[in-house]
Amino acid sequence: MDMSLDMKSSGMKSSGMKSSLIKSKRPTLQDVANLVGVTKMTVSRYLKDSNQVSPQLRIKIKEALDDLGYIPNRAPDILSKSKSHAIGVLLPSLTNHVFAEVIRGVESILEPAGYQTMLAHYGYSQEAEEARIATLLSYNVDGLIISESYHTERVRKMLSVAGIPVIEIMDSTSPPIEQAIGIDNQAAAYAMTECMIKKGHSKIVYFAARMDQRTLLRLQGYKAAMHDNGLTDLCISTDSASSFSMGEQFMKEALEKQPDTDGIFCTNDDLAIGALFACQKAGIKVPEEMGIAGFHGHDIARVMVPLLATVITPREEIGRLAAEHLLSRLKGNPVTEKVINLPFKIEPGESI
Amino acid sequence: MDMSLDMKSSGMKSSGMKSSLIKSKRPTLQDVANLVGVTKMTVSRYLKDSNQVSPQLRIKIKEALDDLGYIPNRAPDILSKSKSHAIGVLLPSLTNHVFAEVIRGVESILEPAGYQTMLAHYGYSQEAEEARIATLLSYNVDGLIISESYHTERVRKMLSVAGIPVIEIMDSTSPPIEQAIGIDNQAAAYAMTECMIKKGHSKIVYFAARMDQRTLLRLQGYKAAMHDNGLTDLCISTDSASSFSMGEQFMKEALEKQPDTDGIFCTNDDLAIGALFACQKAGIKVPEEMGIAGFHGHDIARVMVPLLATVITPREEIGRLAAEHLLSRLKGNPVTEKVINLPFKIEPGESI
DNA sequence: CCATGAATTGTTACCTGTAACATTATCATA
DNA sequence: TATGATAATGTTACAGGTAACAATTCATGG
Repeated sequence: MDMSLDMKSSGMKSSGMKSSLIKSKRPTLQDVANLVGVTKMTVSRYLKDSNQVSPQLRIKIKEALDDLGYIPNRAPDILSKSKSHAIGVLLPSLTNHVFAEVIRGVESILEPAGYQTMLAHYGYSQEAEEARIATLLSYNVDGLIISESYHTERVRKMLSVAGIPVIEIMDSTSPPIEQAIGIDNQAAAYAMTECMIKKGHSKIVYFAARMDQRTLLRLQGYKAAMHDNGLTDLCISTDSASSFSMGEQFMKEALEKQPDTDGIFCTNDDLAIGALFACQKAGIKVPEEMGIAGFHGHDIARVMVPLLATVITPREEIGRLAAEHLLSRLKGNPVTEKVINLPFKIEPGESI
Repeated sequence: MDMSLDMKSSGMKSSGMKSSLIKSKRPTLQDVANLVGVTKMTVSRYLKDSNQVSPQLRIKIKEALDDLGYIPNRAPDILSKSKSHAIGVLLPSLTNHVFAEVIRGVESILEPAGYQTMLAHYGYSQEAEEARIATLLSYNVDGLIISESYHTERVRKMLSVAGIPVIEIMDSTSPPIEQAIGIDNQAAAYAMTECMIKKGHSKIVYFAARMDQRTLLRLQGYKAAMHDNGLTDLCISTDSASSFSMGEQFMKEALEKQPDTDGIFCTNDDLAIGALFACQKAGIKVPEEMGIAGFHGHDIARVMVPLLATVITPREEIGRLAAEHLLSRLKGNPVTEKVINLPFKIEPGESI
């Protein structure tokens, strides 16, 4: 039996040196095959469908695999088929718990389907978004889930050239590259503002942080509702990230700028909760003297005293749906709905 | 000029068909080279260090790259060098915001260093952990950050065979595979329990969810402190995940089982916040009639009324340090400290 | 006892970028 | 002009698993 060709890999492992001292390379199929005395093709067949291999060999191959601790290697497959079984997920931020829930939704679908998630974030910078997308594509991801709706020309070109399915998530109002899944942020903010007005609030201030596209859309919705009801809008904002303490700070600012403020609508629950606690500390009664509403439906909003008014958004479902539609497209199905507009829910709670 | 060999890839793209109709393969270096009229090696040199290529070619190559929208491909490199520039991060859960902060810390180091994060989670199941680790290794990750301290024999074998640096995070008390970074959960729980006792609470109940290893360690610390002070311990727990509403529910349960309960120590802030709001709803004064403490130092704990007593843990720093030490090891540096024990901080707040 | 076909195993080529080595072009100096 | 050095470009081989095709084995029926 001529094994000269087969001995290329695996070095001279059998020469009796203590393996713990050798920086031994991770075993390949060839190493397993050498141990059994067959070609790597036979071992490959065993791994894909053991029925293709004779019963005697099955036992020996299994032993060899366990013995060497063989770990499958996707690299050759990725190279030859350009299929990685990995999905790139690109989000603006990991700080925001909203995106953590999106990831959870995505993973709940991808993981059972045997797909690996490659996570990246770009801190709301378009330059960084370009770089992250290039990186994800360099790993030959089979599909991409991205957020935001504005993309540079270079990003669009890369996505087009890559030829993989892309799904944009979070907002449903901009024309998608291929397919978008999200909510109508502007309509949601309009609805909540109207709800606050109906409850009797009129000097409502908008709290915004991280002026990304979705926040701007919500701001527009708020302004439209105020205007349609003959009220004056006022926005307090920052470019940095939102936080509970930012909400506290904004509350003070609002009362300075407009002492008769009787309502606060926040671009997310973090700010709203901070504002609410600031009122409690200052002895301002919520909702009698100050109505406070948030956005997204943070878990805590459903247990706190008073219950926070908020717009309940289907973050996790957005993630799930994005993953499901991506998998469907990977199976070759065409895009059925270019835009999937999910419903939001106005939860008045006890704070407005 | 004989180009017969060079025309293998790229098909017959130049034959005037509308490229938008062709399911065109993503361009390779060969395609770029064909367009310029050089070999792919020259283009490869340009990409790595454009000085290695003549000035005239530089211009033409740049044009061709832009024109075709070439995207680098890591697959060949991963195959031939077994280096992916990707780091696997394996966490028990993505639901828990504590882990979201760990991820943030990890990414804050890995991303600027040019490493890609491959995220996976295993829902506290050892079987799933095995599968996830095998998957991450199949992508040839250059290093791994994992949590938990107990691992199956198969996991240990895989990690050993893979020969890549591995860092375990979250707890610092178990002997690590190679290196561990975390806090002493047991000592932290002991300290907080003692603090509650000193504040005058004695019938303290422990709320636990998701009985993972860290929760069990904290429970031990609580029990030890109670015992050392001659007090009786009582634990209310569930195997499912913690949540704010779970904390509310536990509060009712505690008062049924032990009506004179005057303190609650929770394995995390979610439960504590839920318990606190339950007290507010029931008219139980905190901390006068009921002391409540949490664990981790959720952002909200620092703004709520009353301020929540909690153990402030350096989640993000754990992530950062893990990534930094991993990068250091990838540069060839040896493990300097097998265990890095980070300090926690007892924050009494206003709720005990 | 050989032909037939199914079952089993082997062989070759391929995917793409780059290290290592080889070749050709360019230029200054003897 | 020849020569050697340097710059620029080309050629070959390789990483590891698998598709596609080839070869071998073996049992069964004619």
